[in-house]
Amino acid sequence: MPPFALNDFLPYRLAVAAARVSRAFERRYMAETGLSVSEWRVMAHLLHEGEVSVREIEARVDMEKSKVSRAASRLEADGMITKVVNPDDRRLVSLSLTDKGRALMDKLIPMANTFQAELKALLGPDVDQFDTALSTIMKDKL
Amino acid sequence: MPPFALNDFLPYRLAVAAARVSRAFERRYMAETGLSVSEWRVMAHLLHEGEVSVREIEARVDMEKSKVSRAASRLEADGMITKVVNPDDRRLVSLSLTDKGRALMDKLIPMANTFQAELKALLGPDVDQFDTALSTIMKDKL
DNA sequence: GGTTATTCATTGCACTTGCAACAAAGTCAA
DNA sequence: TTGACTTTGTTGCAAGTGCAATGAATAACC
Repeated sequence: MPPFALNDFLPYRLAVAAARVSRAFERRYMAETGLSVSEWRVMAHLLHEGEVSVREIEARVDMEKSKVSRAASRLEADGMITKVVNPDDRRLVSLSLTDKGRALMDKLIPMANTFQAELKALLGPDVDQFDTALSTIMKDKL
Repeated sequence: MPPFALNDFLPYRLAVAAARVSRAFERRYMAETGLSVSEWRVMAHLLHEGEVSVREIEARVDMEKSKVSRAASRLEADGMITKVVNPDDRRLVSLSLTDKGRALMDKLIPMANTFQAELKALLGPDVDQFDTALSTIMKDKL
């Protein structure tokens, strides 16, 4: 048994790398908009999908439903989204961006694209297999 | 401007993948030992480095000092480590594994190695460039 | 149709976290 | 030595989190 080195432990390395990237993105862009990562995910999904329920987001954005629910409440309080009970199934809540929310995303999306471009540039030619590996992990049950 | 898809956003993908792996490891192995990820990191570093201060761990294990401090307190309460004031510089606290802590790690390390081996197998040939990419991110300031 | 199950979103609770503030200990220079 | 500054670890506080429990709405079954 070799002496265990945390620094070479793949799950640790992955966690640290993810935290760094996430934090860098948060610091550079979202902080000035007042959004947290959870809120950013909800907003980004709404921008892409239009009107969507909490459970829809839970399933597609890798967040607990309580987390989605609370992020949505904060966003609603800030006027970024609206929450409306779905008349066809009154258990569901339809979330959608307000004009203010859309305006915020209009600013944020270019920043996100810039950030991603920088990250890809940093990784260089490894980026493709890196991305493939992420897909593999995301698809797998583990 | 292309329509922004969160699912293709590299920071998001990285965060989701990391959370999946981390959670899988936690569920499968650490839960039964009662360790959290923070505590696992402290223990693993102590196993590798021997007697070490809080600030040492903070610098080497990517954790805030308050997080390290609290993890250490929990571990001490559980009898896994000891905390002793360093007589040469009484601001420093020397952390080290107890016999009980070492015994726990003797069980946990093989599990960690198994888990890592499974993860590497899952990734297949992409694993090398994946790991390289993680190194690049960890080294970069971002 | 009426009862039982299931689904959806929210909330209470205990816990963790990050940050700033803090006290104690050490360093340094005059 | 004294006094200002720095370093180290802990803690108070506000905020976020996961999980279980809840209430409301719908579906499923006899």
